Amino acid sequence: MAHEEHREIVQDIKKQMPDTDTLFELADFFKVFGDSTRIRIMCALFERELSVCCIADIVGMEQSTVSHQLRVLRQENLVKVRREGKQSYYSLEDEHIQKIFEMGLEHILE
Amino acid sequence: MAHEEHREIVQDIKKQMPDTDTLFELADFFKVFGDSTRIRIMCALFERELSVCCIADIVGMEQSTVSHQLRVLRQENLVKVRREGKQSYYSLEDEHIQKIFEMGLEHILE
DNA sequence: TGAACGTATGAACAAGTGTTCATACGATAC
DNA sequence: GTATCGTATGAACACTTGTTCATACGTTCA
Repeated sequence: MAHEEHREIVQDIKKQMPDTDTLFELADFFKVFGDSTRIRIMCALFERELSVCCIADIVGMEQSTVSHQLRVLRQENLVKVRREGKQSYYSLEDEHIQKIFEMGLEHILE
Repeated sequence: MAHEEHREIVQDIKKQMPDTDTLFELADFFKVFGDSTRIRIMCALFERELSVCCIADIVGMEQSTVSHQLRVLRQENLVKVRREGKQSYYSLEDEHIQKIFEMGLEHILE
C-alpha cells in the first residue's frame, strides 16, 4: 500500500469515529457485563426485585461479595435500590440491559 | 421476610435462569467489549476492513499491542482475517457487534 | 541469496480486579 | 438500653489483564 493511501485511510476513519472519551466510557460500561457474578446478578433481577441476601443465595456467593458487585452496578446506573426496613431491594434500572444481554446470548449460541 | 418465602423465591429464580455455563460464556463475551483499545479497534472496523498497521495508527498504539488484541477478538469470533501479501486485513465477523455497540451508546448517552 | 516490510508471539512488568475476612452501620425486636 | 439481623465498606490478598520490548515468522523485491 502506498504511504499516501495509508494516510488517507487513517484520517478518514479517524474522522468518522466517535470521540475517544465516549469510547472509553463505552468500554467502562461493557466492563460491567464482563464478570460472571455481575451477569448472574443482573440475570436474577430480570424476574423481579430481590434483596441482597436472596441474590447471595441465588448466585452462591458471600453477602459481601454481592454487596460489592451491586455497588459497581449502581455506579454504572444498571440497578437501583429501594430500602425497606433492614432490607435493600435491588432492581434493574431499565430494559436496555435485558436487550444487550439477549444480543450477547444470540451471538454465543451461534 | 419468612425463611420459607425466602427459599421459595431463591428456588424460583434459580429455575428460570439460564444455566451457569452459559452465563460464564456470556461474561467472557462481554469482557471483550470492556477494553477501550478493543472497542476502538472494533469501531474502526465498522467502516471497512483494515490492515494491522492502519489500525495501529488509528488507535495510536504499538503494532504488537494491536496484534495481541486482534488475537483476543479473533478468539471470540468478533473479527476475521484475510491475508494478502505481507498484510493481514481484519474485518468484523457479523453485525451483532455493531448493534450491541449502539445499544451501549444509547445507554451511556442518557 | 539477503534485505526490508508487515505481522505474530513470548516474556516481563505494572496496573487493575474480584473475593474474602473483619467490622461498622442502621433498623428492628426484645 | 441490648441483641440481632441485613447490609455496606475497608484492607489484604491472589489473580487477571494490557502494554511494551525483543524477536521470530512469512512474504516480497532486488
